[in-house]
Amino acid sequence: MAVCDEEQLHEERMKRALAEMPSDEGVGVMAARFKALSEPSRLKILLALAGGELCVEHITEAVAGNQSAVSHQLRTLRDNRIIKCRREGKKVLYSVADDHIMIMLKTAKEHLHCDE
Amino acid sequence: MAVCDEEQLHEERMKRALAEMPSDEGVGVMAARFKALSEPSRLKILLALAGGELCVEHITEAVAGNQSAVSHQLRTLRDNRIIKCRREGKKVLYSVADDHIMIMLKTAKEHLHCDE
DNA sequence: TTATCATATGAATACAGGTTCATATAAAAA
DNA sequence: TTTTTATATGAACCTGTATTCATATGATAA
Repeated sequence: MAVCDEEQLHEERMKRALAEMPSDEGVGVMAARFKALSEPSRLKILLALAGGELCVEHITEAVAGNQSAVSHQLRTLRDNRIIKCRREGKKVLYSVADDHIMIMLKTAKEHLHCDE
Repeated sequence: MAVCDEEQLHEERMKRALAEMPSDEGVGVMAARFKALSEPSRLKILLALAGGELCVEHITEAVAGNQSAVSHQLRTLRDNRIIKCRREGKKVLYSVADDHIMIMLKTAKEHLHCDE
């Protein structure tokens, strides 16, 4: 009967879900990255960097934060490989690490816009 | 001179970043959604649901959690419009809310794979 | 109605993590 | 070398939030 088939379908889905689930470590890494994007302060930094490479001073201005806080936030983003940096003289220039991040930002923005 | 041009370029980027920055509220909503994905427990649920609709019982099995915890986690995901649900008799069936979420999950998984 | 199954919620505890302040490093200028 | 500019780091405080336990609600079956 139909109900039984559905029940069976769900059972199988559940088992497949279990089978295709990344390792605990993998899930942990993914979650850590999402967490890096989950704080308005850090997300703002990233949105600022979406336009191109910026030095810490300009980032600090763009997000209207203070130097120390921004530096800590940059570290978190760096540690999670969401941004990268290079030194040029006294300045350190930050930029978005790769296209995956850009896609996620773009997708999140789109999602935002279909809310209302 | 070159250095000056570069400096100017960065200034302009910074100003553009400032101009294109979503409202504080918008950034807040985006961040809240990322936060919903930022806990291994919740992310596992979502990865389980990526394969299709599941009831709470099956989700609980798939993530090896306990009923109450899973229910709280589902609420957080629901509140952030990351999943949706419908009732069918005694059971409540959950599924991923929309394609944006699927894209983000897929992108995050890919990002994971190019790590090593 | 009462009993049972499936899910949701509230309150309390416990821990993670963001911000601040003070200070350290690194590079260039004096 | 000493000073100044640009960025990074450590520790402490404090807020936010995930989990647990007990219980409530909602739906069906008896």
